Amino acid sequence: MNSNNVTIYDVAREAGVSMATVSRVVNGNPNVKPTTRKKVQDAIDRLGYRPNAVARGLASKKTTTVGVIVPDISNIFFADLARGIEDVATMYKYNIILGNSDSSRDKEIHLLNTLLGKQVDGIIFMGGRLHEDLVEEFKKSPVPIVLAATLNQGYDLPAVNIDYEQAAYDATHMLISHGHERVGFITGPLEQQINGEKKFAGYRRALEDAGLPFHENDMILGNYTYASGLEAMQKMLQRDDCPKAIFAGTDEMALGVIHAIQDAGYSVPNDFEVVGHDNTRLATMIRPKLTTVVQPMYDIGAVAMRLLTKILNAEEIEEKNVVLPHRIERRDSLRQD
Amino acid sequence: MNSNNVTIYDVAREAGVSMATVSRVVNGNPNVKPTTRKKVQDAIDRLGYRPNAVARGLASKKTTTVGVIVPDISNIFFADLARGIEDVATMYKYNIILGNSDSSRDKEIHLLNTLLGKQVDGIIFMGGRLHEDLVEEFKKSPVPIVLAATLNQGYDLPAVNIDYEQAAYDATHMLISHGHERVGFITGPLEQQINGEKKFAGYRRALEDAGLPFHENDMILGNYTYASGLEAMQKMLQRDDCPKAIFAGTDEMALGVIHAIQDAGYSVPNDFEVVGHDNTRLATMIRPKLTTVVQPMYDIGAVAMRLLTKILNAEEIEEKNVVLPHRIERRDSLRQD
DNA sequence: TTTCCAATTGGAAACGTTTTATATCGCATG
DNA sequence: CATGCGATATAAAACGTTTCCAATTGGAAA
Repeated sequence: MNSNNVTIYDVAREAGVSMATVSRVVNGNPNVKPTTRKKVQDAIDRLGYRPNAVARGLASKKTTTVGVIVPDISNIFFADLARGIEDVATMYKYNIILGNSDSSRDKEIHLLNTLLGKQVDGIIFMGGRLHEDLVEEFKKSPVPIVLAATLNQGYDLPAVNIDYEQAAYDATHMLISHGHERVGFITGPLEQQINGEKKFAGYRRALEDAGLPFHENDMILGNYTYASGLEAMQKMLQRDDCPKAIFAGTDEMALGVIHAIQDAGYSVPNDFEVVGHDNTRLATMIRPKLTTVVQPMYDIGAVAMRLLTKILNAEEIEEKNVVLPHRIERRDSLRQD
Repeated sequence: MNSNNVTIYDVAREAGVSMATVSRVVNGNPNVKPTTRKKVQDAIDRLGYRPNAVARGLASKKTTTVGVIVPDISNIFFADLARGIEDVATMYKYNIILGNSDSSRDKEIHLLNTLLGKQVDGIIFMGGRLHEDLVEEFKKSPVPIVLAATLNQGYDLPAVNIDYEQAAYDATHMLISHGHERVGFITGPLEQQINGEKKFAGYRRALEDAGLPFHENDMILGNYTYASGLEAMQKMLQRDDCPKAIFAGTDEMALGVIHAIQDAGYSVPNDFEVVGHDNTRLATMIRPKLTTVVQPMYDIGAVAMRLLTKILNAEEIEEKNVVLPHRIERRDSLRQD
């Protein structure tokens, strides 16, 4: 743990040039004679000089660091997203400061301010819902903010998502097309626009298009976890008119649903058919393997980060509200056609 | 996106004091008269002043930021660990710069240098194996480095782990005590000390203690993934003398093992018994629920970060090589006694 | 009053870069 | 041989804090 304190000035002295020249060499500025460059480079190697990014940040007003606000990194869904973000960030020489918000408004705002204090060059935000106060803070931000897997709720914020309404429609429709007249819908809290407006709307539209009525109690809300999916399905199974087809809002909930069904002695897909949402790695880690809506988390993260770099470089941006394609991956939780 | 550029100097002028005084107020230094403090605080609020952490970092040589090097954040195991780290970091007012190494030596070294360039106050490292070159770099680090879920391989590095040898012993022993004379061992690459030395040693010791011979081909190595666990078990099932008890090096592999067994038409736990390792959330997301060694990932992360803060604060440290307790969580992949 | 000491406050020098404006060098051109 | 210009290099001023040290203030004690 020696203290590494060789500065640009030491290098300059060692190489017999000014610090400005060293700075140019370090930053790959072309206005340096090759012989000088070599001389400086040698001095750098000899001294083991490593530029101080903090000083650089102060002087240049750029930190090549972006903030990432995520509800919970231990959630496989956000972990995948984060990986996509980090990979692209690395590609563009940025680092990531990661913070968990637990979807709490206060933590989100606090985190945002901490990140801004640290002078990040931009921020990627994930969260179930955009609280009004948060949006106010966003508006005051001196750096760009991009939403990932988070709807912008009509605010003028760049965002990367899939078409959740259509995805839910497709999933429900697929179930209906298998002859089901009732389709259960087990998902997360309705306050979150993705559920409350998008998925719910898609679900209802599919029912309507098929001429089927919407039954209030065919829908059960949980909190995205395996346990809540299990519990919701157990509850539903107690009813005589229990739907034999279930669309679950996340894969994790879908696993819970399948196990509840199996625990009750029924078979998937023979007695019940199930479709999930997200296509996390869980989808293939269950028997029967889960048919699910493919939401490309990694890609959403990657595209969000790429979008942020474009904004930071003032590149031309064709569309600030990106909608990535989705599809349904057919596996064994659905009967063959 | 207004440019927020009110500095400590602006606040000083507004409050009619010197910047030194503002600095004291901002940092909670007690040597400020209450009336002055209030005057300054008002000015801060009025101007919406937010201290520039980069400038602060330059002047104080502390960034309240720690680096976290992880093989792959999208791996549920490391995601949990990271969450533990971040929670404790937040508690102590630190932020986390997170980087994925994919366990590549080059990426690890590159990441380390980037982090040191950014002047992090400390680093938490996770990785399957400590490459010699990396350790060289560690030694040169001007800031402390703590290993999490990573053995220090005899180097003098603070680390937080469980006793992997004993855990593997316990798991194997439990299987043997159920009457099995052969126990399959399906785990990750042996180059990683945790597998190659610790778990392997525990497995063998349990066999020896029971007077059972070690069969080379009862051990199959994969890469920690579900798919590799599945594949390994499929291979094992083709043998006439296939062990009827399996100890899997990770839960994810254990799920693969169980599914391979079930796919072949056998039952767990009636025909085969399986014990996993880690107790990730996956363990309860399978039928039968997985009996597994509890490795407290979150805690390891939390303790590692706490250890780092102790080192940073020069607090008394009783033991730099922390070994957290483990236990086996009995679930349904094992028959009742 | 004076005197002194503790409590406050202020001034200014770091901290290690980038960047701008300025100088110098080398050499082709007239 | 002087001129001019592009290519390089230098000097010094930011950047926004913290922090050391000196200065000032306000009372309590003398």
